[in-house]
Amino acid sequence: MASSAQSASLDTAPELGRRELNKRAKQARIIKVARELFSSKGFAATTTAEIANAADIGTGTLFLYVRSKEDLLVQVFKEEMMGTLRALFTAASAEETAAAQMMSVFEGMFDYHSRDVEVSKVLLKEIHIPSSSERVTDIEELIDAVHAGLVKIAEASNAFGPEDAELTGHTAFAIYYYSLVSWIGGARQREEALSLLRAQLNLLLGKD
Amino acid sequence: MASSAQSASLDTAPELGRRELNKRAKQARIIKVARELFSSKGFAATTTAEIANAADIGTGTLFLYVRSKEDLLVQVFKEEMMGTLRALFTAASAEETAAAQMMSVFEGMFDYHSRDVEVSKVLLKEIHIPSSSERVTDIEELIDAVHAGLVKIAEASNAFGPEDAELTGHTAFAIYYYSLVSWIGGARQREEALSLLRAQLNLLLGKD
DNA sequence: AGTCATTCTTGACTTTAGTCAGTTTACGCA
DNA sequence: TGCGTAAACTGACTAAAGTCAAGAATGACT
Repeated sequence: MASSAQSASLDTAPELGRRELNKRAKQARIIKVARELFSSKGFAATTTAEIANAADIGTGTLFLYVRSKEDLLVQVFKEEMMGTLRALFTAASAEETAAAQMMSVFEGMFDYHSRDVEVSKVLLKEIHIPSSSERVTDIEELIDAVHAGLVKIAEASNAFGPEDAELTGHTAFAIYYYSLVSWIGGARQREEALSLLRAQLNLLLGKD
Repeated sequence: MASSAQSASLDTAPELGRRELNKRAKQARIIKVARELFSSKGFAATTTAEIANAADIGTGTLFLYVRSKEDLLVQVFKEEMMGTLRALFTAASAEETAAAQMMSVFEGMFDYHSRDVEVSKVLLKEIHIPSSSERVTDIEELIDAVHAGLVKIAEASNAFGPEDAELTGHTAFAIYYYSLVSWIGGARQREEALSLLRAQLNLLLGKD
């Protein structure tokens, strides 16, 4: 919070001493190393001690940067998910109907989660009901990204007033969310979940 | 599975030796004791050792009856939730519109979960994405109970064909589920979540 | 350069869920 | 009643997440 001019940098000049520099480097190393380990060995099989070791920090230090192992998982995959989401919404605008646009995003996210179902299980549990209230902000960002995109699609379809577009976006999100969870949770096969999702979406949006 | 006449009981005569009897008694004790401890001390603060101790069994024995602590939680609350659900659906039939019927069930479930939010957090995480595939059946039963009830309400409202009633029931469930989670997960206040749920439901069912 | 306060780091430690090799108990049968 | 077998039980043990009191690094001020 404190700030006094010291060495005016270019444009991003939030004054960085050795301390801050080290912290950032550590944070980055943790995320990098954790992603690698989670991907190669799986979430459960990776111990926090291993991560700390690979990141060249003490086992206790890890928990200064991370509330819990699950929290770390969210930090690791949040950026990637946001990026995927943005790309999918951009690509989706090529589709004709609102339903098709939404479905193309949803299918894209299903593909994303196919990459590593074990990780997504934990990730969804944590996104759902965060253990550490600290991560709530990150998670809201993610959810808002999806939600805002859906509302925009609903609005653009001109089938709804602005009020109803908002609600329809919400509903589409809820449908998607439950489909995703029922697949990842093992209650339904991937294709089953997707075709149910498609049917519900068509019902919701009218199958113009 | 095996069965040879031994001591023909009244009507429920699935042949029960000392072994089976003991097992059942233990199972019952575990559930009873666990519910008491979870309710009085909270889920996290109750150790499995305490539960085993209070149930008069060894710490290892507990895990012959239960896959994990979370699994135990589901076993403990499943019956209670099923009962609540049945009662709520019965009571709901007094309401006029389909939307009102559904809302009265949903509000009832919100009330149920208000009782102990910490427990519901863990419970929902587990219901969502079960850690032990063993519990999947129990969980399906729960979800089916809600789902079937909703479909029946949708059908009775005569606003849909049987196909659409099914889908509408699904959608109503998804909306409910996401509302519940966003409240329990801390993203929304209870009343906020409920009024959003109400609005979405009215949009879905038409606000006759 | 020296001193001090603050912030960051550390790994030994605690706590707890869950496992497993060895033991006890119930049961069918002679 | 005694015996062999299978099922059920047990608690000492393991593994791993997360804590914390003690110590090191950093920077501010003189």
